Amino acid sequence: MTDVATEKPRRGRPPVSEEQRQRQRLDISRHAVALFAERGVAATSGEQIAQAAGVSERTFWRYFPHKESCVEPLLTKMVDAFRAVVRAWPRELELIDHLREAYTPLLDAASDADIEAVLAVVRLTHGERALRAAYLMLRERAEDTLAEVLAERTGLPPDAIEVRVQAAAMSAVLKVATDDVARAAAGGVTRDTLEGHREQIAVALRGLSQVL
Amino acid sequence: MTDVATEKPRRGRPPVSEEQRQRQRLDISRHAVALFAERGVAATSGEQIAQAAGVSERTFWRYFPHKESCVEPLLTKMVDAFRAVVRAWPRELELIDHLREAYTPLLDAASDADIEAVLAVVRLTHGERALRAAYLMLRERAEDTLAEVLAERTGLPPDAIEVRVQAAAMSAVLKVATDDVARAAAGGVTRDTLEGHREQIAVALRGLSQVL
DNA sequence: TCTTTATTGGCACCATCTGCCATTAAGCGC
DNA sequence: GCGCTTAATGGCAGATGGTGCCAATAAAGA
Repeated sequence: MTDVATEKPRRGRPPVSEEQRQRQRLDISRHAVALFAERGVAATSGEQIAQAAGVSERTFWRYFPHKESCVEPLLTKMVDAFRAVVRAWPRELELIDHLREAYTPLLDAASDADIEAVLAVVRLTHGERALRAAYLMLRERAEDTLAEVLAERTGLPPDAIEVRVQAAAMSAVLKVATDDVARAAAGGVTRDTLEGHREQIAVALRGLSQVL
Repeated sequence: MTDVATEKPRRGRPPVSEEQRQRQRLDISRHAVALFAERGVAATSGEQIAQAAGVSERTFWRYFPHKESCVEPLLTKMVDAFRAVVRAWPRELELIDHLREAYTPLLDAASDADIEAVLAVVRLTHGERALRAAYLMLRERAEDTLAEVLAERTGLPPDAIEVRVQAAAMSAVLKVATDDVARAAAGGVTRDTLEGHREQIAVALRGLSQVL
């Protein structure tokens, strides 16, 4: 039955691939962030972003429902790196040890310019209300992934309160550590800065267990 | 020298007291939330809120810089209750025990109608992007208070990473528990619902210590 | 009452975002 | 190449969000 639905005669212009679309979004994102950093979010109009990215304002608004969401494609690079490593967390390892082994915060699959841009955005989220909001919403979406992983690990349902709390706590750890590394990288990123990030997370995780 | 500054000749109409201003904000907040719940945030214009609250649109925008921030005065009632109880956390007690003794989630100083309204807002924050963002921002502000308390307790500076992580984690606990109680109270709040909230937090806190 | 200062309301204005429609681009069969 | 079909784009009008500016009013003290 689903076969029938899958069997599509496919006529006319095909829709662009999802990757293509993401690439386009990322491209616009880069231009937007550059402008945000240069003169602030409020002082950057959608029209200007569109012009910088070489599309019409109308299609710009089609790619991004709100101006602030321009930062998403870049910011997810950060969060996704963490998501991926958590997904690969082997059952027999402590989280700290796993992170030390496997977490390379952004180093994979991101150009140096993008790394700088991501950290710049994180810095911008302090002071720019709208960006902070977008940042927090994005983190919350990522929390669900963490919850899934934790649920599978503990055997509890993903909406169990213990699972969600742990996911939220881990997300908080990443948030604090990320804010720190972004601040530390204010004057240029070095490989050491990112290595330090991993260490920060370890420290933060240890701090977590002392809550009582 | 500060005396000179303090010594004010006081002429002309005096500014309204801060409490007065807060009361006004809260009043508008109630109207706004009623409209949000009834027909959604997007379908409620600033003009309508202003009209419902009996002020001009212009002064409405003076009280609330963004439409979403209308929910703040009500939502802070929830967060503030937690802040207050954490501030009063005696050194010799475990947090869980202190909460069991001293946390009465909203029951003090809030009318039944307001309690309903607060929980309604929390429910609205799922599904209403803008409200969720406002909610998360508000929580983050409250995190600073938690950090202060924890800093004093541990003797660490309030911006130490361990302190901020613990504050963020506690904030996460409250968030998850609050979302739960709001869902549970969907069909009317009872005293038991709120008592249950306290128990939820205890469970969540215990879940937190198992993060590894 | 007159003076002084704080709040309010009215109005003009730019920015954000949406709906609608014409235009263009990209595939496919011929 | 030419049509045919569908997807993406751009342009334009319009509602809403939100701000700056100024006049009007309200609340004090002299």
